[in-house]
Amino acid sequence: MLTGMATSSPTRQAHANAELSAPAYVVLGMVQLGANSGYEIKQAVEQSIRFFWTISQAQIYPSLELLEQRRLVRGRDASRGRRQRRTYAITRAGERALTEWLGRADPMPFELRDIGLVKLFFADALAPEEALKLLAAVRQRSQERAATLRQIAPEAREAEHEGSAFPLLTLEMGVAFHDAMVEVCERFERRFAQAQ
Amino acid sequence: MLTGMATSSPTRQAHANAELSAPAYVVLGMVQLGANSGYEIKQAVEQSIRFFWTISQAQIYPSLELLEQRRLVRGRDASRGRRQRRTYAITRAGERALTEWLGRADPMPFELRDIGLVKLFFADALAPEEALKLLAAVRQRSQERAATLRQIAPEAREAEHEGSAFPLLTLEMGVAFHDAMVEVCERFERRFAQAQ
DNA sequence: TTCTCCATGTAAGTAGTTACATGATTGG
DNA sequence: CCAATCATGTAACTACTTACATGGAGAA
Repeated sequence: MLTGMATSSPTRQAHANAELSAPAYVVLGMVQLGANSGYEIKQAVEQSIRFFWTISQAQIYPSLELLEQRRLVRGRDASRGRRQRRTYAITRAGERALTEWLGRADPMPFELRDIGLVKLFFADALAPEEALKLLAAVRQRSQERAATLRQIAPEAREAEHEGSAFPLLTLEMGVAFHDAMVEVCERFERRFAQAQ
Repeated sequence: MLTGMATSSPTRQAHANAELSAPAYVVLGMVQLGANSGYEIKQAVEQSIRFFWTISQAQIYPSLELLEQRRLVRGRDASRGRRQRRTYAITRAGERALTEWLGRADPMPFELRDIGLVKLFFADALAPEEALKLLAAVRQRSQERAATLRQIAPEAREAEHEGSAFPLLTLEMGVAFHDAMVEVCERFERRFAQAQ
């Protein structure tokens, strides 16, 4: 399971050839998909992968700088008048680095951090009505999330016809597992109602 | 105690009545469920909620100290000979604080951070065989996770008969959504195989 | 004019981890 | 006696966020 990793103790980003961090690859990936500026990258993340990955603006700009230093993206000034702006395009080396990372079989931890489920776990401490309320709240949250995702689906389906099949996959993944959570909630809500 | 100065913004935990952090409530919850020592709390987390919440040992001991200061748990020395040990029990005030938190209708962000899905999102950049490998890896990961969870299920079902129904719910939640992810992966793997 | 969007930069702070240090007890 | 487990404490670090600062451009 856990990889032995390399010989040394490589502090991340310690030197020029150190492994890029996951957020840096995310930025690289977004540039590859056509996001030009830091601002656009932030928007692209919010519109597409925010469901399973977030990144703050404060991370994006330093990442772009690093990627440019390594020549994985090429940056150019695109200021209009006095309004500062810098656009980026992926390089050959950048494409190689991205696909190498995508193909690499390293551990992919599934990191979920959900207060909702934590609360449910402890919910035996609650009075039945209160527990039912909590259950309903968790169900609603997933219903809303699934509904939001379904709204974006047409866009993703269009993209599929233009050769981008995987964004639709990740979107359907989100829909599927929120639907699954809703089902489990409903099952328990029924059980619970009967028990009363 | 701590300065802060009444004027400024309330940094978390700045004074005695500041809101507890989520990890502190998790520790409190585990004490309520019968985990006695810091060590046992860590184990309980690993055995029960690690799929949607983790906590490091280094966080637990300071949390216990804080909870004791606030009289939400009562600590007593339980050293055996020279081996230091401190056990904790929840107080009335602690139980109230816990149920108040559980019942509170505050936002419950669903925080997922998954490199696997990120890689899939970008997978159109890969050659078809490579993309299929990635898809299979993500599928396997969920299959393994679901299998592990099913192994723990009998335990949770026993607990259910003893009045703890909710741990089973959260466990079934985990099974359900990993099963859902597996299904989506399989659907796309078939589609993909046909397209070749 | 004023609001919203475009666009970047950065200081300060929060939340959390890893890794190390210490040492007792139990079971084979 | 040796390995595994029990048990706590903490310094150093990483990763990341929030909040603030700055200002142009376009639209109403």
